[in-house]
Amino acid sequence: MSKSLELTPVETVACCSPLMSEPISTDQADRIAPLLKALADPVRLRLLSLVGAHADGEACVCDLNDAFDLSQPTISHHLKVLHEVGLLDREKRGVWVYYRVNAAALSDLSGLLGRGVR
Amino acid sequence: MSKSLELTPVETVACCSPLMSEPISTDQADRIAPLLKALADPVRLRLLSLVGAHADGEACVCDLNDAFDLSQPTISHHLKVLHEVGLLDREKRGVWVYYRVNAAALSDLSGLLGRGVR
DNA sequence: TCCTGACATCGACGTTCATCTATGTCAGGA
DNA sequence: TCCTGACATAGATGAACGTCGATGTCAGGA
Repeated sequence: MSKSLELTPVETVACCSPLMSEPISTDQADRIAPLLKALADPVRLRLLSLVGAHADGEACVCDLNDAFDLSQPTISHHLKVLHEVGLLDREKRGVWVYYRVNAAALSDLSGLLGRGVR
Repeated sequence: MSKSLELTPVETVACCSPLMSEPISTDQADRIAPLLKALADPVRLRLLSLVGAHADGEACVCDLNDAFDLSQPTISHHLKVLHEVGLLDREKRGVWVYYRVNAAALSDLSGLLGRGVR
């Protein structure tokens, strides 16, 4: 299929991935997998996207609940998962709780899969 | 915490993520999650890395089996998962089966999380 | 033609996960 | 001081997942 001499742009990007440059260790894999697992759920993907795209970069739980046909404890559970792996930061202000995307963590993940921007 | 006016390099990258630029749809989340789920396993992460970093960009199953303390059917199962979501291409030559990383798929994922290269 | 070796499929088993209802905690207002 | 509303925690349940041993398929060599 591929000419093995010329690379498409998409191949050029992917070839620079740390994941492709050399085999990762078992320890590395064990540390990375939980991050990806936290992301590997449609609800959590939308939660992260909702928080990240929200005005001021933060969102109140009350706003997030309304975006899903799921119970409040379920949303709370998913937010906790994202918070525990470090993808979401949590801050309580009065009665409300605000979540914010941890840009560094997300960027690290992206750099791992794609080009080594870091 | 953050000054909200100045961005660290890492925030600059992450802010351009398609995931952060606007809320993704339920359909998008449903399509992306299986890809991430396929990746969200230490064994499959190492498999992908082993194949991608292998000479000629492809690896025989027999090579991969030796890298793990797992049964041959288990490795075969994980390779199937990665193949089914399109992250690995499969080619049988004689008695041996060779796997190859689908650079486009991996790049798409990276672009989704990080900067919008694409 | 039969045997061996490479890889996939099958069926089973224990664990993890997503979701729910019920309940707890705690801040702010009446 | 009590009530309400926002959010978290606890416990239960069914589905999905990772792993295994046993078995199937099939190409190549003797």
